[in-house]
Amino acid sequence: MKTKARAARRRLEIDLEDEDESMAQQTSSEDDNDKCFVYKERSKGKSQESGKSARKRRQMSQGKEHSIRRLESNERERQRMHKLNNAFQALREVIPHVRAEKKLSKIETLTLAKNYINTLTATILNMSSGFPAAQDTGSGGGGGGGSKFYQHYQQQHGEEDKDEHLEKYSTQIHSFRQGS
DNA sequence: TAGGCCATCTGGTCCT
DNA sequence: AGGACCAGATGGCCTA
Repeated sequence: MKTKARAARRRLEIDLEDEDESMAQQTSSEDDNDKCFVYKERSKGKSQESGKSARKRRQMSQGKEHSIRRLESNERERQRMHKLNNAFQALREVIPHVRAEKKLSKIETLTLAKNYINTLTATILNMSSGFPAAQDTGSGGGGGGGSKFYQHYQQQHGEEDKDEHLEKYSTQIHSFRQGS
């Protein structure tokens, strides 16, 4: 699918393989150097050359470790995004929409879900209060009319929001219908 | 062909 | 320390 991304991944893997090869060569020649170094060390102390090669070898192995860690975290990130996408898919399947033939985008999914929840909330409020108490104003408050749920909702959103949400949801559906 | 959407990579930051 | 999370960058695919 995403050929470029795969190519990049492959490149990183190839780099890693190349690094392995050169590391193998490097270390074998360095082994010789090290043998030489041990001899020199014994005879006259630490040489500058051995310091350089040790540093270089450390850098290379760090680079290799870094590449490996990168590949691993790329893989984890991919898995994480796949899970996220599965969750999006699950959400798409439970929210009603008029574009069954066309997959909702992520932003559409979230927006519709939000409006759908608001719509359901308003419906539940109407049902649970059972009478227009849910309709009357939040100012004054009609002593003990609505449910706790409704009171909580009112605290969170205010009364006017409810109808607005219903309107927003239907508007949203309408605009998506227009868009399709 | 431009623009929208998406997957992936990446480095930084947060959390456990 | 290592994994999870995040946001920016990049480039591919699709559609109007």
